Amino acid sequence: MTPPDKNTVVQVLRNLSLLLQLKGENAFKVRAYDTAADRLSGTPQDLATLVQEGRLQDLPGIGQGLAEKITELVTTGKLGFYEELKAEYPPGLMEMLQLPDVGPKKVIALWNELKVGSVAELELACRQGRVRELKGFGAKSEAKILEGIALHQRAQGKRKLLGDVLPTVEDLLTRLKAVPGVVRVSPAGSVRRRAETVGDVDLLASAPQAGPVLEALATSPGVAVVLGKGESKCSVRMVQEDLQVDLRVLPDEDFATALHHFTGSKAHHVRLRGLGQEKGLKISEWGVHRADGTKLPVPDEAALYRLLGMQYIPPELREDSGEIEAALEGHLPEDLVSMEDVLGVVHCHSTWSDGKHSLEEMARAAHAMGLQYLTVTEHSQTSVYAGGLKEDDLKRQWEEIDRVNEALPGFRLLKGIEVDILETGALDYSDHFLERLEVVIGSIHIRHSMNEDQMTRRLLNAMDRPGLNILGHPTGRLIHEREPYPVRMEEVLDKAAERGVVVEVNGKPARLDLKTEHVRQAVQRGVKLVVSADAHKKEDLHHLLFSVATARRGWARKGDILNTLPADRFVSTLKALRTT
DNA sequence: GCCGTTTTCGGCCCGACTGTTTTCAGTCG
Repeated sequence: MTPPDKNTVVQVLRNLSLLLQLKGENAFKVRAYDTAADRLSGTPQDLATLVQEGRLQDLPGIGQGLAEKITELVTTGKLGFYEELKAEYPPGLMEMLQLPDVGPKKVIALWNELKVGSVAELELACRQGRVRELKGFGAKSEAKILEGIALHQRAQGKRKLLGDVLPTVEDLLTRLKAVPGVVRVSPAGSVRRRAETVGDVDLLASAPQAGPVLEALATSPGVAVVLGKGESKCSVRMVQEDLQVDLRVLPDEDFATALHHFTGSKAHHVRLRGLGQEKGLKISEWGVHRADGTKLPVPDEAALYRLLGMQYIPPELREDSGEIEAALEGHLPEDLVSMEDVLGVVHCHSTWSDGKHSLEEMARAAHAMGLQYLTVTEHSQTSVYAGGLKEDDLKRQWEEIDRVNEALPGFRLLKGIEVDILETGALDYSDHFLERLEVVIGSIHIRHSMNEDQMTRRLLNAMDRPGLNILGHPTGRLIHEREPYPVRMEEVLDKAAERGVVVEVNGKPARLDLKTEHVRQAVQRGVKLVVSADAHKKEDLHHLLFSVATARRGWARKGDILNTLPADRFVSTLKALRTT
């Protein structure tokens, strides 16, 4: 038996939380399971090791009870408590809980009274008008449930990619900022934390009068339906992506504490409330109060952290994965990489392979973003489907690169390649040829379905090849589309550290590969990284934003990111790092 | 179920909104 991996365990804990809700258990007990799931998925530590060494309880939020359950699950592959609970209810109830406006109480009522045990049965019962007969339900809730079912089926429960959502959010923010009287506007929630996927969007604004701001959202172009509108809140669903957007408007003096509250994460916020309590401070979305009820002024979030005697924690780090302890001790890095630090964009394609824009167009677009260089890294000859280049094609491309560089002073295209890592770990060109290039990214594009041993060996072998500078999108995942291929990332990162291979943090919204946890592991090993766009057209150059966000979430500092160096030093450092 | 310099019991966030109510329950964030 292969022991269940961390994701499976996390999922079981989340399911248990749902089942306990159905059972009508104490809400705090329910929350404890969710907290434990958060904690487990957030820790960079290996689950099997934690279990083996009996150190599960080192994670705050996991006590004796949960440690025993997790241990049982990991060591035996089954958890009796979970199996028993699951058997009490039809499996369809869990899916019903996912519907908007349908919670545990309603699900249980539907099951007990109508024997409705799945989303499909619920839809039928609504259409037959049986739901409105139940106490606490009416015609409106019946209609609302039907709407919710339709939405649920469209969205299939998928969270949206940050990259798909952010442009819509930016548009809305611009619109809200323009409303007369508005003082401050900000996204909150997972968008502000730059999580890789987003459920729905939280926006916050401060203004003396909420009405006009709420109205501005309700009447924004792209709004499909206004879900609700009160005196201080408004919820809408956008046409694009079925995205739900919630806006709250409040007086400016409450903005910072509300922003902090709604930015989360929940786990981070709960910890801070606890710290506040120790200092006799009650922290809520409405402000910071002393025990005697005095309200303390909190002009911005930095002031909030100062009140707690700790460093300011940027939103991207607020996951309760060690940032609170570090900030209390003053050890939180203050030079996390930012967009301003990045001088060149790595990993770009042009019309020479499968890109949409010419070298010159890509160069000018990057220059206009304030960047100093761009690495031209087309596909190599094996990637025929992507217009992969032969050695002779590349030599001709170098002539064009020289011409563009001459025509565009103050900017440099660097001569590179995204070379395929073949099945054995061999590269798609000779070592001799690769050495003539300034930047060599090695990536896997074919044969994804190898087992973990084979895939790990393949990557390790590739890193032994002297011509390789950068390991590209190391796990090959595509969010919602393709699982990462199985690979022992610790071994790969150890090898990168040993061999001086730089690792890519690919910024394409569906990739984000390395992902946050792996970035953190890389940084801990001293592995150098590049932030990249994986751009196939000019517009994709902005993917750098998502790469930088992922790097920040993984605690990467400016010094960890190689393309914060000017072009010459970027290239010379790439080469100098390599050990033979 | 977790946690503890108020430590093994008792607290753990609670307000806004909606719909079904006629004073409140359920859901959400």
